[in-house]
Amino acid sequence: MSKEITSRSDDYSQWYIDLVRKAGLADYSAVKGCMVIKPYGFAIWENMRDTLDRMFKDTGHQNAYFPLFIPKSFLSKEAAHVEGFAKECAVVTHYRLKNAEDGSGVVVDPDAKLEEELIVRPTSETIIWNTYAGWIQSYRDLPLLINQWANVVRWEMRTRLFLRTAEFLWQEGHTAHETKEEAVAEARTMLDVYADFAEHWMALPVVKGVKTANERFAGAEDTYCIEALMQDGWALQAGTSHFLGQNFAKAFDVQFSTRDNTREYVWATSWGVSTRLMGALVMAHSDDEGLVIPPRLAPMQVVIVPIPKPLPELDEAVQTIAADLRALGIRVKVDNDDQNRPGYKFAEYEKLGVPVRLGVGKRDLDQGVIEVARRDTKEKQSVPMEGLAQHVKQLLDEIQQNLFQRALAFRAEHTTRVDTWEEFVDVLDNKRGFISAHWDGTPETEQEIKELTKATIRCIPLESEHGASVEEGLCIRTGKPSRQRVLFARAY
RNA sequence: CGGGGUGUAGCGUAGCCCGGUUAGCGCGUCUGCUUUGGGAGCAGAAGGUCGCAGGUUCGAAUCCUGCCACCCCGACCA
Repeated sequence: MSKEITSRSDDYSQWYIDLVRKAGLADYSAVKGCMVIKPYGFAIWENMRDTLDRMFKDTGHQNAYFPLFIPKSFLSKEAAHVEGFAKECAVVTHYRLKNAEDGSGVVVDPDAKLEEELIVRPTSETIIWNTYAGWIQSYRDLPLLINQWANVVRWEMRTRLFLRTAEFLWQEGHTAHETKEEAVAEARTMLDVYADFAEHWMALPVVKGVKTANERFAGAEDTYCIEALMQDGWALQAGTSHFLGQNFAKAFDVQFSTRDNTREYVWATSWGVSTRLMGALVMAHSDDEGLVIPPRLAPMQVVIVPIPKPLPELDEAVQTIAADLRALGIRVKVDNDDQNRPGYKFAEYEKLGVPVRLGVGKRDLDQGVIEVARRDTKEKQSVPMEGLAQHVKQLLDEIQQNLFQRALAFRAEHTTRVDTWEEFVDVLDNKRGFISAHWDGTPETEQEIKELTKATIRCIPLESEHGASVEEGLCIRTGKPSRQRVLFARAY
């Protein structure tokens, strides 16, 4: 048990906060609702970002950058969009400060009032579609496949480190297409990219699905999403990909000449994942000792802790091991710090979630072995020095797999099919997790269930998904007919 | 914005109800020595506008008033 981290069973929420702070991922800042991402946390985010960026480029996208500020008028061009975001925007009204006359500091200069206020972007559809209007004239300009890495601001009333902060980092893809079919395919492709990343890099099983009208992105025709389950049985939306139809093209008048020499509005998508994924990563795998980071995203995949008895050949042995591992592309840290004792270091690296720890001392060298400790299961074994690097490489793969399988098993265990209201409420309160149930398809019933239980429909699983159940049934709330089970849960 | 709570050293806290010497303790930090295979031991040291402002009093961390900040519960959300 860690000395400084609240246990999950005592207080899951506090465990999460302790972990994020004590493992050096992030900290509160002087600005309410905004956090500081610390170097170790940012290193993990960089690994996520770099991996996703490569995946975007492999699917034909390019990066660009659009302004932080959006003219206020842009936000009112798409009706549903403004409805969804207006309430939580930060607004810039002035461009200058001046010294207060009473010497008390600086005050806003009333003479520097902006003619039109600027909105700090909560998302960039509007400024981007305003720009696209100038870039797209012909079908030859399509498709336009662009992504940007940026920060956005949503003035949330209640925030939680990584999961919901006023400012957060994300990527937002914005694409324009000739046809509806092509745009839908793009939205689905990016959903697949997100699911691939979540499962193969974050070791996080996700359900691919589509949002109900209530949960849909403001301005979208369809919102596809990946939904994950956290260890406390709450769901977390890990990424979204929207088919925007022609809504933004019409709002910003983006028409193109077609192959048939007619004029048509372009079809659009947008898709994004954010630093919220950091929260998902923590809550999916970590334990009471600290973080557990999947090897593929770990800033340090292996740490070597020498046991410092007076032993001249120890340093040479450690350097050889490190070099062998690095030759296989493994990220290695050698901890030669002599201020702390090995026991302290063991606990520290467990807190940081380093997947594999190697202990090397006189005892090992005498026998030609190394002590190999894995973070996920906390197992330790002595491995012959000969072939160690290969062994560690395989072990990293095994840990990556194990984390995924463990999370998958947890999700399977916490996904319950229910057919009655009583059962629904009981599972929600006592077992938690995903609930697969019939729903009559109306926003009113969905809303009613939300008000009664705080559970929302996380998604309607895609037909290709294991969680999907296309079958006749009766709504658990109203008893009206239903054609497919949907996935309910309480969500972050 | 409504309801509840908390502000004391870098962190965590005792003291407050019932005012009275130099505000105590743990962790951390610094120095030295000894240690080093699961969060080391001993010795010494530094570190405080008791959230801010005002009031009551001979005397305020403690009582009163106002303000500020943060946390928790709601409404809102990637």
